[in-house]
Formats: sequence, structure tokens, C-alpha cells
Amino acid sequence: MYKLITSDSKARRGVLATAHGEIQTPFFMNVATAAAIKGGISAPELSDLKCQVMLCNTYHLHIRPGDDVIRDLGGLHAFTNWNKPILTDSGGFQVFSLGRAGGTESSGYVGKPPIIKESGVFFSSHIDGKKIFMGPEESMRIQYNLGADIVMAFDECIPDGQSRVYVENSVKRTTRWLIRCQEEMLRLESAALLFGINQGGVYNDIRVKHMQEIAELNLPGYAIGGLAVGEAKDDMFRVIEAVEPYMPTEKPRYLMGVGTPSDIIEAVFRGIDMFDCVMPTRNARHGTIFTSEGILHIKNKRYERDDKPLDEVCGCPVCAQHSRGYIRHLFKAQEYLAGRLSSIHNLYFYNALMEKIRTEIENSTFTAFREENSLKLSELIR
RNA sequence: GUGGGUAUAGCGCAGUUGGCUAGCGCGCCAGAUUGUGGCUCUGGAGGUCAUGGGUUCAAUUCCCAUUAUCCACC
Repeated sequence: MYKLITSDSKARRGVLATAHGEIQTPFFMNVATAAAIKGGISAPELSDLKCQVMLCNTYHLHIRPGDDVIRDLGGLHAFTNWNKPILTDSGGFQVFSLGRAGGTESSGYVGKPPIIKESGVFFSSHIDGKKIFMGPEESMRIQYNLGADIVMAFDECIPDGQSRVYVENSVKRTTRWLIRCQEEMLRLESAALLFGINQGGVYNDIRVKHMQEIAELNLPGYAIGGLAVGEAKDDMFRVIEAVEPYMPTEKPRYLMGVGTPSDIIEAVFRGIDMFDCVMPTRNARHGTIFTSEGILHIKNKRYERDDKPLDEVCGCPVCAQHSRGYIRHLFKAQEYLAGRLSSIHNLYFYNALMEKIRTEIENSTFTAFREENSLKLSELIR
């Protein structure tokens, strides 16, 4: 399923085969939580943005419109008209994200935090407060209905700052859940690739032990989860470096929810193959643009009369047709087009960055590329 | 020309029956955002309260004059 082509130090260049075609690794998945890229980009349009894989979310789609509805409409590929690979997240992250802070801030919706039991998790819907139960079996069945090519195990994404005891117990449960996920996939006779998720907070030894345990299950791929959730950046890379040697070399490795262009380069350098992040689209909607020279805040006055494209060396359709001055204006006038054009550019930038990384690995020049670009790409243009 | 009103941050406005560091919205600047509950959140800069004089312990506030501006009338 996964074929390693070549490597440059720890950085790996490979091909991952799925029911909807091959994926060149390393790659970045474009996040379409509710079966739509936020910012108004349709799935067919992603093909023009060098996107290889779309990521959708189990929890959101289960609540609305319902995974049975999507199944009846032919699954996510037909539903969104995206005929390339799709990965679905398990809903495990929502145990984390719905649990923190209570959600009182801007949404105005005060939900009950999820309750975690051995059987699974009781959520209350962020749409109408309705009580929802999801465990490993439910998550696998939902993802089966959605028709994803790659499905993620149902795990608990542990919040930063939890005690050793909490993390140890949580990780043990995540392992038990993973075994149930695997069994349910067999029962469903699903052809999708099930990925296990490593947890363990920032405790190296718990991480390593957990990784060793789940590696024995011989799954098609493995993810590192529970990072970039508030811990220090040094901790994140420390954990990756600790866990990576225990991740099977012949399986794809996925760092969940990461990250900035710099984070991605640094993680590829440490042996990671797959990424996803809301950053290119969320930041685009807020006026933060990723370019080959670093980050620019397009809303700043300095771009008012700037007739250059967002990124002068970018090949995206937005950079071919629109100026910084125009896009700044769209933000100031609160036009939806601002978020759309910025999202198109940022996604293209991320996908093109991955393409560049793949080429650099093939040419054994990735280390030099990293030296030159890692810092620069995540710094604000002055 | 006469009568009346107004003058407070780049713009639009509050406010003070005279008394702490003069506020708000927009704009501007900066930061944040990492398996999306966010067209979001946090912070910052910027005022001789039109000008000159007077009363008072104390004036952006009260009084007088001047200037600008708006409205009405001749």
C-alpha cells in the first residue's frame, strides 16, 4: 500500500495507494470539515490547486446532514464530486475541542463538555444540544458510510497539561479503542485504510510505549496526535523525535493538525509524510497570506496601492489575475471574495510547498532547502 | 447683515449640574490562530477638548471676544 521511493536523511519520498488513486508523499490534506473547504472553494476546484487529498470530519457530518444521508447520495466522493482520495477524521478531536473552555466565548453556545467512558464518548451537539454517543464502533461505521479511503482511529486527544496518571490511563483506553476500531473494520469488510493514532501528551516514555503497542497491530498507517494543542514547540519536536524511530518505516506517518509551513518542513525533516491543518484556510479568511518570502498581512495599509500579486513566484490562479491592492480592498469592504481568493492562494501555496519538498527529497537537496526556507516561510514580511 | 446652533483622536460622535489618567464606533498599527464550535480573538498608537482672554482652589465644562462652519431670515 505504501511504497518508499527514496529518502534524504530522515525525510521520506513515497507513494501511498488508495481506492481512489495514488498519493505522492509527503503531502498536505486540504481540510473540508463539513464536506466543504471553508472560504467557498468547491471540491472540483481543488484539483487546480495541486490538492491530492481532501479531509472531512466524522463528527460534523454525522450531525449534519447525517452519514446515512451521505451514504444514500453515494458517499463523500459523489456527494462532493471529488474523485480523489479522502481521509476522514474520527471525531476524537472533538472530545478535546468541545471539552475545552466550554465554548462560551464567541459562539454564545454553552454546551455540556463531553463525558468519556470506556464504551465511548457522550457529546452534546454544537448545533442543537442533542445528546450524541460515539465510540470506536460508531466512528468506524460512520466513516464507512461516508466512504473515506483513509479512516482514523477513534482516540482521545489529550489536552495539554494533564498529569502523567491521566495520560497513562487515557492512552491505555485509546489502545483498547484502537483494537475495537480494527475489529469493527473487519466486521464491516471495509477496504479503507485504518490509521492508528499515537498519544501520550508530552511524556516521551508514554509516547514510545504506546507507539510500540499500536505498531504491533500492523495497521496500514500511523499518526501522531495530540500535538500542537498548546504545548511548547520544542516539546512537539522532542516528542516527534522520540516516537519516530518506533513508527514502522514501511508505513505512512501522519502528524495530525500540523501546521505552519515551517512546522511541516521541520516534521518532514524528522520523518513525517502526511499533514493537515486549518491554518491555510482559517488564516486566509482573516487576511494572513502565506508566500515564498514569508507571511504577509494583506489588510495592512502598506498594500493599499500594491499592484503586485500576493506572491510574485506563485503559480496559483489568484496570483495570475489579482493584485494585493485589490485583495486588500476586498477584505476592507468585507467581500466574501476576499476569503475565497486568499484561501485559494494559501491552499495552493501549501500544496505547492509539498510538491517542492518532494522534489527536494528526490534530488537529495532537502536538507539545504530546509536550512534556507524553514524559518523564512513562517516569519512576517517586514 | 440679523438671529440661532455647532467646534472633543484621521473620520463620525458621546461626555463632564466645574473635580481621578477625557471615552465610544470606524479607521490605523501589532500580535494570536495548528486532527475548524471563530467573516474571530487580544493588545497598541493617536487629543493643548477651535483660538485668545476672564471667573474660580480647580475650566474641555461657566462668561466674553475672535475664527471656522451649518441653518433660518433679510
